[in-house]
Amino acid sequence: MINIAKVYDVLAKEFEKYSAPVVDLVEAQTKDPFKILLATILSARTKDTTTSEVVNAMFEYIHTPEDLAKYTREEIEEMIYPVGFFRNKAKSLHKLPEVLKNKFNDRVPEEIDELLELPGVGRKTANLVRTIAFRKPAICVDVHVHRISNRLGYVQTKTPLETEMKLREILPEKYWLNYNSYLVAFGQNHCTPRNPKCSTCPIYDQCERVGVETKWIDK
DNA sequence: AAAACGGGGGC
DNA sequence: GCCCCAGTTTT
Repeated sequence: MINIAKVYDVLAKEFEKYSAPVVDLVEAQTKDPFKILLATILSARTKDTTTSEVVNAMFEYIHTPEDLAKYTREEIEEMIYPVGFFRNKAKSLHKLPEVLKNKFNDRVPEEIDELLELPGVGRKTANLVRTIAFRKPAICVDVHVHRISNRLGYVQTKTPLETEMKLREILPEKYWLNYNSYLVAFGQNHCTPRNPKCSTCPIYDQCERVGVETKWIDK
């Protein structure tokens, strides 16, 4: 049986050796929920260093939804070009001020269901904004959390949403705030998609699936 | 359920 | 050159 508390403690201790990319990125630059929202949307499937450069440049000119609304979709594309999926993200960002204004009175909402109404925001981003901007407990399941939770044997799930719901059941809420960061850092440094570094794994003795074929998870 | 979207950085 | 990146939207 997995001891989640123990795993958490070990990873927490290891954590100083790692970094929590997006959290560090936005917290170093702003506490403004709107800017955090922008940075978080742009960070999807994108290296944090790339996101950081783009976001820094944007924050020179854009501080509010009104500022963002002044730009055309093409101008936004040009602005965010180095991040991946820039056309999709520009489309979302271009529409964002309108939705914030019409539905949320120009404020970034705090509830998951509300955040999900924003363009470019899916479950992972909604949860991430909630934790970073509002310090509310949330579980955001990205590829790392999904993969590792299955590899360790916490869950046996097909979709990230299933993983999120299962973790919501079995993971005590007091761990939610930092758990994602720890698991992501762990996923980048040890429990990698291919060829995980099991020989130097800090929670080797807590893993039920060492050496088990994981292609069914990793895809 | 699957496809489309993507440039940048690491090795 | 190949692999991966704290996914979302559209078919």
